[in-house]
Amino acid sequence: MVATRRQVELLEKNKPRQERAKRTYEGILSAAAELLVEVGVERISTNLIAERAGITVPALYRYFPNKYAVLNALGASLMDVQNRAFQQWFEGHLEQADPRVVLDDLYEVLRLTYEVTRAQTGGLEIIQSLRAVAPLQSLRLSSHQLVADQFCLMVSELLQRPADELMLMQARVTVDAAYGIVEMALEDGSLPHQEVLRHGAQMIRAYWRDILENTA
Amino acid sequence: MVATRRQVELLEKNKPRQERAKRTYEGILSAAAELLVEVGVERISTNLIAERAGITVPALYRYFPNKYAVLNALGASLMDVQNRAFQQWFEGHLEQADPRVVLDDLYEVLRLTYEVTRAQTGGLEIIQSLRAVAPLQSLRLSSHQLVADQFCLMVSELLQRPADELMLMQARVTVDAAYGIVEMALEDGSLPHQEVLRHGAQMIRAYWRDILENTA
DNA sequence: TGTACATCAGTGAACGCGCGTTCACTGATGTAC
DNA sequence: TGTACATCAGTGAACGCGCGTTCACTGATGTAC
Repeated sequence: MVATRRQVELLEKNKPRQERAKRTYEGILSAAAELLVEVGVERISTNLIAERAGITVPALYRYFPNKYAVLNALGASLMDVQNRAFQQWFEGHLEQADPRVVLDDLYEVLRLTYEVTRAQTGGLEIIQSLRAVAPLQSLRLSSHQLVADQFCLMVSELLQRPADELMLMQARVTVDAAYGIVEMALEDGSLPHQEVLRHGAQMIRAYWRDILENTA
Repeated sequence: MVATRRQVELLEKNKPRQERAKRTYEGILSAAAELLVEVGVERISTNLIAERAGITVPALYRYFPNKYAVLNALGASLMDVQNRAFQQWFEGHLEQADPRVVLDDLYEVLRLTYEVTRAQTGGLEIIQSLRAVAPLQSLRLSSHQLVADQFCLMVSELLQRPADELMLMQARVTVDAAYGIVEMALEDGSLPHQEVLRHGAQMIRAYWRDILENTA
């Protein structure tokens, strides 16, 4: 009678092949995103999602084995959007030679990440679900690690220094702090989000100036 | 047929008066904490909690109107523990005159907060639930705001400068960043938590040095 | 170009189960006299 | 110190409901000839 955190299948079943099926599939995802906002992770269900998407439950089961798989797809999509936002900023600075110029543009990554997350229906709620639902946690963590690795690469080239363990850790802490700041700006509606992002950027900038000075 | 985020009652009903009742009440809270770890917020239920606590469901309903109230009590207790940890560190620096000494001790607050959260059964899971479950969010946000206000007061005295809006914002961003770092250290078991906390402290320190320099 | 057919997509109905919630109740505890 | 009684604490049984999941099925789509 011991309740244990059971293994859940997150893989999708049939991929939609026909046009109609693709619409259904997308419909499921947007219905789920809406419901995440309206009822929350604790009360979302396959029944509710199917009803909102205007299909019957077995139709949903054609594509997803359970609600965790739906949330997983939603989360993967958001992580992808966020990664792409970073990628975009990142590539805009590939030619850049001066670290200080890059540091001065940190606010821009935060703003970009904030915007793309806000633009996605249920963006914040998806992130919070990835945090709170155990089977989904690795999705967010490995995404952060990925971005951190890219950031580390960028720093390594900028500073002309090898990407050692220390630098990897600094990059990871930076990335997590950055996403944390964005989340904060989205979570607390009573705070001026621009200011939050500005100060967040300032904090990260100060951190890296500190690193630059002490290793120059 | 529109599903809406309904208002939920979070207030506890009867307070336990007799000794036996207090044990039952505490039993409910620790059962809930255990289950939060084992099955997660999305699957925790009053039935499950009562079974684990070794009581019948109506006994639980004597004290809590629903599972949200249980989570709320659990969250309030953890926020309290975290606030007290900060308070303790804070009071240890009241006599301190030099801001730089305080800044050099930032790692200590992070470590302390990390430790008290880790010590609480389901500490991390409780925080994540506070984030993900809408009716509970204000608990965490107002707790952070409270700590930020205290921190701002501390800074204001240290710097002999009035606690204006800017300083309040800086304090709030600092507090959220700090809790974010602690959460990160707890979430990703693959990272060396001490290092994460060290770098987090370094980031916050750099941020405040930057502030001190630019307003001196 | 038309149509027969294979495959893909979605339905209706059914199931057992755990959920939240309430009731009238029995039993335990504490205290007034 | 004993006991009667008020109040507090917890039970057993019951309810309707939404959940996840599966089945044999009908209908839609695309394509080979």
